[in-house]
Order: sequence, then structure tokens, then C-alpha cells
Amino acid sequence: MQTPQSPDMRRSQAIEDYCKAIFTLQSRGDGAVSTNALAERLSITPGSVSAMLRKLAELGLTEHVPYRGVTLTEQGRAVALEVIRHHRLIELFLAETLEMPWDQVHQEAEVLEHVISEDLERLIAAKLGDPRIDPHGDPIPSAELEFSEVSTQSLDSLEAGQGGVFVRVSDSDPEMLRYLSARGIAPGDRLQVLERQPFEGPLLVSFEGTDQTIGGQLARAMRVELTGETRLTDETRLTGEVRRA
Amino acid sequence: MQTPQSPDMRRSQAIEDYCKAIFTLQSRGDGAVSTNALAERLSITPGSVSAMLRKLAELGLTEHVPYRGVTLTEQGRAVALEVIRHHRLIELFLAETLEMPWDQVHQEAEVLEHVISEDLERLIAAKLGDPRIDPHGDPIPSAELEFSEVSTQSLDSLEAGQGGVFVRVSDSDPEMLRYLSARGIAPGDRLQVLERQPFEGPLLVSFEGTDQTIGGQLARAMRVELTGETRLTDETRLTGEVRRA
DNA sequence: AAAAGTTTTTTGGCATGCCATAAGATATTT
DNA sequence: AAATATCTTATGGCATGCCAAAAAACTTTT
Repeated sequence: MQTPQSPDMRRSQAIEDYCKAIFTLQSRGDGAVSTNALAERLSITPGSVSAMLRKLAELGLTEHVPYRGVTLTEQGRAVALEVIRHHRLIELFLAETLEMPWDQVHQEAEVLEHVISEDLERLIAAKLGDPRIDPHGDPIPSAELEFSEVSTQSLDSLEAGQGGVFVRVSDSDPEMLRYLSARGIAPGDRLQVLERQPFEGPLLVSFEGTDQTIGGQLARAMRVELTGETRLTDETRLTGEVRRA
Repeated sequence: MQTPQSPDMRRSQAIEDYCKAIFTLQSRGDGAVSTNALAERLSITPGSVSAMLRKLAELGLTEHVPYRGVTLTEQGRAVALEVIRHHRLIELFLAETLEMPWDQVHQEAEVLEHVISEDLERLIAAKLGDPRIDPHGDPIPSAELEFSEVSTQSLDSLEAGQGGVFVRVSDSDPEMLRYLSARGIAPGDRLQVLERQPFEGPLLVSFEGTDQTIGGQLARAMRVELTGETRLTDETRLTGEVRRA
């Protein structure tokens, strides 16, 4: 009576998740994505990934050189961008229209992104005024899947003296979101690293108005768009003296 | 690392669909639901249904007497009602908040009903003001899964002279919804059957203000809550003369 | 009521999607 | 080249569906 599972089986949820994960990993470390990295990201075993990569390649979504890693084709990139667009539109929609707490929208979007129709996507985008940025500060691909990639780096990678705009935090950790929110930190805030403690210690960071000590996973998850300016003198850097914006 | 498919496998989409279908069929024809009826409803083969019913029984969602049909347990009924609540809340939400066309919401809800969280359900319900009726005129189970079943019958089953309120139409057929909508007919309208043509012919039905000729599948899909009043005289019934409300 | 036919249900074999484990293959580092 | 890290290749399992054939139950005929 009707085709079994999905009408278009080139697009299961698992496949979309793989494309998304490859895309994200690809834009961090450049070049091909390793099987292991992918496995870790998706919380499955490398063996499973390996099998799936064969399928993705057959479908024309990726190019996979054995033992060398995988990259997305144009087609695969389109799949990834569409899912990411869905994800971020949904996050914003849930937060704005339904007032869902900021730290909860990701989890919900993770499922919904695979399930909404193109029509619903359009309606949501229209309702929100075709936004380009989601509540975590991530850019939202346009309907035509254009994507303005802003090159960011983790807060943890900054040197003392470097500053920029805190654009987003990995959206997958509600704990972090809650924590940052409670500390009054939000995407869009300008920041500057005042001091780095040695031995992988925390950073002293000046946000608009307040100074905060941030380290560990948090510093690694927070993404910063560099502005390049150095505003600290050698002296202040050495003493750790604080400079207000 | 993690349980394979669904975190709570007592609740896959397929399982929810079975419960919903059994519930619906059970409230139409009373008593147990036959394997075949279920198979037809779900557009799968009886063989597949048979296998699945064993699993449902193991999970405590149904009681299945071989060759005698299946009924829902309390637990199964709860699953069905929850999914139905999701479905109808989503339909209403899409129609009201996102202005999705009336004839499209069902299809979208059919998928979303299985994936929204309890939290999202609450937010949607709150946004809509905890409604009790969905856009098709179907009642929405409460958060506590109380369900006010209104006994309805198909328009086709009415005799000339009988009247009532058109409460809903099977929501699964967008064509019908479009058609009715174009004809200016909507759930909530009062109606009265003026005349039945013999040989399974169409009915002449008076809606608020206008008279319509309705037959075939349409008359069978439209559900009416009887009011019991007979407003036509013998004479008008015979002549088919129209009486306005 | 027994026999025969029809319908409904179950059984058994098979396919697909996706993941796991274990063992072997290849790269990289030392 | 040996050790280590990384990747692939079986192989197996689970969920869900299909089809075809066997079995059970109802119906009709005799």
C-alpha cells in the first residue's frame, strides 16, 4: 500500500545526525574528520561509524578515504545546513514564542529538527522574522542554505590581552548555560582576557562591567570572535590589574 | 555506552501508533479490535500486527485473546490518550499560533505527537489556555488524561428530520477538509438533514444559513452530535421543503 | 451435525536500518 | 621494527516491516 519506512530513505535521522556532526567537526579542526572523532561525538562505537560511512558515501553525501577520514560533499553539506537551520530556528522559536528556558531548548530541538516539514520550517522562520542568529549566538543558515561562518575560537585558546565578542557556547550542555546565565553572561557580550593562570589554570576575563574567573571545560566550550585589539599594557598584564570597559 | 534505539523502548513510535489506533477503533465499534481492522487502519499487513500485538501484551499495554481481538489495558489507554492529547494540542497550536492551514495540521501533528516532551506539551497547552477542543472539533484529553467522549454518529447515518451539531470530520483527509472549508462548513455548525435520496444517494442538509448536498465518503466521514429534536413536519419532509434556522 | 468453503489469525522465513563487540588491518610514533 | 593508536571488517542483535503458507475460527452447504 505504501513505501515501508521513510519515503526518502536517503534521509533517516541517523544520516542527518552524521552529516551534522561531520559538518561541525569539519569547521572546527580543518580537513577531514576522523572516524574516532565522529564516534565520540555521536556516542557510538567507531565500528558502527565505519559501517555508516560506507553508506553515506554510497548516497553521495560524503567522500571517505579509508583510514584518512571523511568530508562532506556539496550534497552532504546541504543536508547538514538544513538540519542546522531547523535546529536553530526551533531553539529560537521555543525560547521566544513558548518561553521555554534557554537551557532546555537544545534537547528539544535535537529531536524536532529531524521531523518538521519544509512548510513548518517556513512558518516558524516567518513568525520569527527570518532571524540570522539563534539564542546561543549561533548563526542560522538562510532558507537557501547560505551560511555565514564566523571564525571563532574557544575562550580557552586566548592569550592574556586578547579580546573579542563572546558569540556562543556549545549548546549541548544545559548545565553550562544555566551557570553562565546565573553569572550574567550571555552571547553578544564583549570580553577581554586579563590573565591566564599557568598550569592549565583558569582565566581572568573582563566582561562588560564585571570580571569573572573562568576555566576548565567552560573555557573550552565558550566560543569567541576575536577583535584582535590588545588593550592591556605589559604592566597590567603582569600584575593582573583590572581594566574596566 | 548507551541503550540502542530509544531510551525507553516501551514507547517507540510504532507502539504509540498501535495504542492510538486500538483506542480509536475501540471507541467506534465497541468491544475488542480485530487484527485485520488494525492492520487496515495502520496500512500494514495482519501478519505484522499479529507479531506486534504479542509485544504489546508483554509490555502490559494490551490484552490479546488470540482470534478474539485486542483491548487496551489501563496503561495502554493512558498511552493512547497521551498521544491523542499531544496530537490535538499540536494541531491547534499549529493552526492558531503559526496559522498553518487547517487541512495541513494533521499530517504535521502525526509525527510531532511522538516526539514532544512533557515540558513542551505543558508549554503549548498553557499558551493555548488549556483548550478542550481541537480545530477539527475533537475533544482534547486533559493533562490528567480525562477524556470526555461525546457520542457521535456519522452524518450518513442520520434520517431525514434529524439534526445536531457537526462536531468533527475525520482529520486524516486533507481533501475533505479543504472541500468543506471551501463550502463554508466548519465544526460547531448546527445542521439538520432535510432529505435523504434513496439508493444510497446524497443527503440534503441544512447548515446555518445554507443548504448543502452531501453524500458518499463525505457523509460517512462527518461526525454529528445528535440533538434529538425533530423540526420538520411530515409535509416538509415529504416535499423536501427547506426550513431556515 | 458433518463437510466444505471462507475469512481471520498466526507462524516462519526474510529484509532493512542501525548499533555493538571482537578481531584483524593499517598508520603513526618511538 | 615494535608499540601504539586508529580504522575496518566480520558477526550478531534488536526493532520493525514484508510475504507466503499453515492453522484456527467462523459460515454455509449438504
